[in-house]
Amino acid sequence: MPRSDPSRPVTTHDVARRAGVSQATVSLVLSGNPRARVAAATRERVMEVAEALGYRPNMLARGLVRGRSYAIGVVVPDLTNPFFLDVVTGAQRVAAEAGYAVLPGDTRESTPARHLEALRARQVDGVIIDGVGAATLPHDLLSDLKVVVVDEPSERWPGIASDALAAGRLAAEHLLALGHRRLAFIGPATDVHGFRMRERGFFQALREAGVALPHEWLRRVPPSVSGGQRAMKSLLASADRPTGVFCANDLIAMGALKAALTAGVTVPRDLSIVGCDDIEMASVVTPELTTVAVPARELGARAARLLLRQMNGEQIAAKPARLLPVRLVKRGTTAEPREPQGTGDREQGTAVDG
Amino acid sequence: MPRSDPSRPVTTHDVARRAGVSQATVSLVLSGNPRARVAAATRERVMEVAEALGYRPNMLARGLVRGRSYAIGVVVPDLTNPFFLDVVTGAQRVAAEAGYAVLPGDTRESTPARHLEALRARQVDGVIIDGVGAATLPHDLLSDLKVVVVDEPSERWPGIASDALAAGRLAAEHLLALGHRRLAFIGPATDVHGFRMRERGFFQALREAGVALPHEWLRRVPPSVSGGQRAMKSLLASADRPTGVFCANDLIAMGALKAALTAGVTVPRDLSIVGCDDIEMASVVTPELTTVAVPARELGARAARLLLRQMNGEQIAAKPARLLPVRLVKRGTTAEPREPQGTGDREQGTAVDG
DNA sequence: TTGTAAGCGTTATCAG
DNA sequence: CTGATAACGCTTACAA
Repeated sequence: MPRSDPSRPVTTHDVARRAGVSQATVSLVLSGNPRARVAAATRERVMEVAEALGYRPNMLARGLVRGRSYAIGVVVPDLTNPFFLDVVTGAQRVAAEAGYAVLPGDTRESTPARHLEALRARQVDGVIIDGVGAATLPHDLLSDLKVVVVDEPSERWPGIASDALAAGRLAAEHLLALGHRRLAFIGPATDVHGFRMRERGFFQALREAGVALPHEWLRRVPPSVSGGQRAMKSLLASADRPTGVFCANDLIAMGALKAALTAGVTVPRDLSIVGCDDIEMASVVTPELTTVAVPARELGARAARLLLRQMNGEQIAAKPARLLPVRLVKRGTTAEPREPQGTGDREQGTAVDG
Repeated sequence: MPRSDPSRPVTTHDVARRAGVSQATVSLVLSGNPRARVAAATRERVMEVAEALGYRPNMLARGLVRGRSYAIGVVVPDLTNPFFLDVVTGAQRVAAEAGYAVLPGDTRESTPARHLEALRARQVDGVIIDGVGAATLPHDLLSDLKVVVVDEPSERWPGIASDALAAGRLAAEHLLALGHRRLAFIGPATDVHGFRMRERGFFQALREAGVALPHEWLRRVPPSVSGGQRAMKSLLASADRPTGVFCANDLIAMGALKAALTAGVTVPRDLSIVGCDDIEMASVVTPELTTVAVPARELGARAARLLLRQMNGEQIAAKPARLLPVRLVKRGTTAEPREPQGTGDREQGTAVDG
């Protein structure tokens, strides 16, 4: 016989009554308050009764009085992109350990602003923002809210970032080292800092090597598989083709790979492709995607830790401590370029030489 | 000059004071209570002031008094599997429209029980359970909680399901129609109903066609890419190989495809592969995966609607109304089997005949 | 029509 | 060490 009304959740009052102490005492022992000095015997009894009754604290009530919801939001552009999902997952793990819930949300069929709005209504204690251009958000949406930005330097909020510039450089250097000079770039037209830096790093390394990239080989598409497909298709439509291409993320790269194979272009023999992120699928496609690995989960985990520390009152500098390193993962979509030549006829054509 | 303490959120009291009415009146007009009869002028003024002050209701407080948190949980085995992510996304869309937040969580590095525990602590109003064998969960974890199960018939809770039996049958019939008789199955050893039914449907159709499947060709692996890879690798290690294989989900199928291509087996010429789910990646790999499309987002959306209705006090029968239809999507990994013949040289050895 | 007042389940500050 | 008691911000009878 747990309690009177079997359908009502057990409260501290129920426990108090049953244990013969005041409700406040129950709260004292059950709320894990460090400076709560309760007699061992009392504490024991309260805990026993709580256990027996199946008491579970009501987070809503606790949150109301403590002025915190113990929930954080994570805003990303697209949860469908495994990279962002990993960021969320990484954050979720450390948040969960600290007793925080994570409310993830993407802005595919909404806007960052609307999302933030909803998160605020839920009194989230903080938000992690990744890939949606935090700087462009209405300022008041983020006031009186702890925020951490991922992959975006900010004067206003602390953040954590990967070395996106290096990512672009690594891709360029790899392609260059293989002997490629006819290079293309496929990436989104965006103000998202991470993407911009990947692009900048790529072009920087190209410039330093004295390699120019013609305008027609800079393709702007959404950072998705279909974007990559479209870009590659049009790139291949011209007689004058690049021998290597860097894609701003793996989704684009996989789309590009798909389009190339569909067009009968042999990868990497006729075309080398480098992606960025190193999502799991990168090593599932055939040939496996050469890419630049970015520690997504680690980004998410660190962002969460930063947020947690901030919510615990710690003041954290707006400048990110250091950039998380990225590394080139050489796989099957890159190789030395062949001598310039026409493309085969149908399908894979008849390769003349290696 | 919004209010006295610029760092404290605006409350109904602030609005009331500023509008010269009582706090209760503010609540009346702002809480969207239908049977709240407030003078038009008063309502107008309150709304203006609320707007001007930037008032946002505190969901915690509202939830506390209304006895609801306006949040639901979704428990799936693996958010990394795009299928489950779609279920979550589908649920999220309809939940958001109704003002509900969703707390997604997977059981990769946790257990369903632990997750439910955390969700209850947050006073979620209900949960959607998919792919984790709801029937095997400790009963008391789901008491006094509204629940909807996905892809799992239950005496206890209402649910929504796809026609998993048909999915398996469709796969078998397709392979059979192409002329395959030497068939294999790769799927998880699980008590998750959806998986079991896919398997059962497959074997049912096989039996009806008088086709037997030798024990060695029934491979049990985790429902992941690496599981599929492993299974296919060992399947190919034997001289006696199947000509067609049905994989319990697309992740397995993609792993199987990968392993086959890696082993130098040409798909679909030497081996046909059918997956299940039709995740986006299924049409990105080369060759594109033939699969059975399952309406993941629709499942999630309907589950959420069912849950919402339940939370609004509606009594909903435990038996699912009807199964959502699945359909075969013929793509590039299936074709007629070749006449039995040897395999390529290296690796798998030289098979003499089938 | 509007104001008063009683909670919702906690936490936290005080006296005892 | 423990028990009243006052919030937390809001909803909702009920009274004016």
